[in-house]
Amino acid sequence: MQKKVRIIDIAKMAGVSKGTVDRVLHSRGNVSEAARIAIEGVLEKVNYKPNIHVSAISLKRSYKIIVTTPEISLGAYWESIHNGIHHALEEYENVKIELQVFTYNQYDIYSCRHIFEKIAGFEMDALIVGPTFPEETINLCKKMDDRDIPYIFVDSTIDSTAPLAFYSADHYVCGFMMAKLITSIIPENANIAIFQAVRTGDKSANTTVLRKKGFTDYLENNRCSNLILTIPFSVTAPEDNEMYLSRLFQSQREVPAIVVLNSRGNFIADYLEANHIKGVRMICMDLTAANVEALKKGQIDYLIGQEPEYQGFSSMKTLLEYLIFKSPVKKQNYVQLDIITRENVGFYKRFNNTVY
Amino acid sequence: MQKKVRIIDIAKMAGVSKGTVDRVLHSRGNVSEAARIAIEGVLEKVNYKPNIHVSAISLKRSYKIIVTTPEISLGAYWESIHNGIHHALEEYENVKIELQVFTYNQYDIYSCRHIFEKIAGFEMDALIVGPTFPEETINLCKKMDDRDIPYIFVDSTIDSTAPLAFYSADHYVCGFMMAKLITSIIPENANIAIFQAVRTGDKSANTTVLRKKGFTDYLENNRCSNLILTIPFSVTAPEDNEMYLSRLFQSQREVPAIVVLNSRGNFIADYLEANHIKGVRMICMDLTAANVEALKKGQIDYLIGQEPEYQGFSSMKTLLEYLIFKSPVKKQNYVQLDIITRENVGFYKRFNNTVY
DNA sequence: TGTACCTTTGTGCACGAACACAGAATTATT
DNA sequence: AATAATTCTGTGTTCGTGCACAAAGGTACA
Repeated sequence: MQKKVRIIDIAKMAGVSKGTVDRVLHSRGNVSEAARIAIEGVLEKVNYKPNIHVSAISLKRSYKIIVTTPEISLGAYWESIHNGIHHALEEYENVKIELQVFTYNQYDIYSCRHIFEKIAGFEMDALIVGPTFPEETINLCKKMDDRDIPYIFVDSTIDSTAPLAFYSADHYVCGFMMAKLITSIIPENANIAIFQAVRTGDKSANTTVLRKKGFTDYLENNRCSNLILTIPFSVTAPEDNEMYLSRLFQSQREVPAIVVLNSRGNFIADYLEANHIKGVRMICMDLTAANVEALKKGQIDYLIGQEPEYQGFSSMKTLLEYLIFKSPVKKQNYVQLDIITRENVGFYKRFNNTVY
Repeated sequence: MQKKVRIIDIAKMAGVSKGTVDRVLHSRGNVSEAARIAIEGVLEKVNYKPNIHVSAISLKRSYKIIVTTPEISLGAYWESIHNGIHHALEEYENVKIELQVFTYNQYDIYSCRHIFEKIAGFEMDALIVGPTFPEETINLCKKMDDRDIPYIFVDSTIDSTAPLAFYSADHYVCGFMMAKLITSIIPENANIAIFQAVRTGDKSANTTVLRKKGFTDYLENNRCSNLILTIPFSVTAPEDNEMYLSRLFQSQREVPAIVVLNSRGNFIADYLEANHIKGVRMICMDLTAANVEALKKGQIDYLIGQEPEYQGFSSMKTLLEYLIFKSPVKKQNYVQLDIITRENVGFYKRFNNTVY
């Protein structure tokens, strides 16, 4: 273990005072060409790593960070993301961080547009975005780019933007894997119903599109000739959903398997239970409280987890280390796709009851 | 956010100096009854949390920690555990920690006995143990208990010991889940071969025993009448293994599925490839480099991961926080049992290429 | 030459816990 | 009662960084 290089050591080597080194390290300006070159020369020779503990103590300035995501429902996906974000803040409790959270209705493009336009004008040091609508997100990001404000995506990433980083599942692979898992537990060529959300003012969520593509590609690649029945799912008019489901089950077709490309599997589980429909295999996204319950009861066979706590935690941690220590940032971060059954579900609760 | 309570604040409230508060907080003695009671009274009212950054800076003493586990092979399970341990040390690079690592041959009880007896006499502040042989581990732990040295288990836990904590998979559930997964992808009542390590001087690893129990319990609970063929696996005489496998495949029985209760699935994959045996479904433990390769080639269908990096990381982190900050410790820590397929394996490499 | 202004540089303090050390208070011993 | 020994307590230093502030050096202009 080589002995640590301190700012004062660099100063001595470069023949200046620690104040000047500090100004170069933090690009604070007011440094002569000669001094800057001397210091940069030394910095290239030695491997200076600031003592993060001392930095954290000495830091006087505060940071304002804005977080915008779809609305947070209790025990659901976005709550986990926010839990992760707050968890990261706990690690930096001695740094003054002002957090502002704005949520929008992920099924209503006007809500998103309204919130994003509001945010765009605010003062901030950085932004975390849970994107849903590509166009609106691109607009917001353009404004951030102009103002040189770094932003990080969680849950998914959007093309034609320049985020500092993103934390997201590979949604295509996700759909692909769902197809493999569901077909492995149903008879060959059995019908499969796909449950998919519809939204106002836009076609479909970018995540859902990718998952569906992955799903159908798997079936094609493996020459599966299962008949795919698509059921819409409406958030704005929830009363319609029962109708969609009854139509499905009243048709003459057998429905041995249901694939839920979003996290609303518990809704279907409830319908099946209320209508005494048995023997339907089901796979669904995300370990929401309701889904976990349905999984434990055996109504859902597989849940796919995408580490929402980790996504939130890492995006905030990455951001803070970038802002405070100018740490290098890994841009593309695909998270784990956890396959969850009633057997291993109990071990997936890291952030709920303990500290990472 | 309530303002932080500092040692000096507590001192003022109790009417003493910060030095005395420090002595109480660290149980350093030399404090009068009256002062101690006054300070403890204040401590109960206020929620004092030391600033870990300042603690880390101010800490002058060093800690000696011993780690003992089975031998480390490249790209294998125990290497990941040690990676996690070192990763935790990086977070505490400013704390002086002297680490000593002792490995033993996990298939040879005499090797373990020898190492454990050696370790028992050494000076140390804490111990991390990857246990294999129950008797030997109990003996070591007894000596640690007598000397008031805290120890933490990784990989598995041993009855009749009093560890500070353990990080382990629930190996029973692990075997149970393996049974469910393998039976879901093979025909009903198909034969299943189980591949199990044998060791000198002892019956079987405690982890393997638990996994096997979970496995057979699943089959019983679900009234599966699959015929189970047990194949031994010898580490001390590896030349025998080919023979065991050829006997299996030369018998008149069909072998549609192989379950590997340890992490040596790649060995079987190689055998099958060399002998042009196809169509065998296989499930195996752990994401060793060789197993991941076999998984990607399609020779293994499922791998079960047990977060070895996290186990090592957490055990060391827990230990350090206990030693340095006297943080409370959660004793029982069952890690995730990750279900890995060729689709999601690429996302399970957190510690390999990035920092948590 | 004197004043105003800007650029550049060095010095010094704050952050809060850990611990060393000196000195005060109390108890024990002669 | 005087001294020695012990117990107890307060003060002061240390850690390395961030940043405020003051001062020095230089340039421009009346």
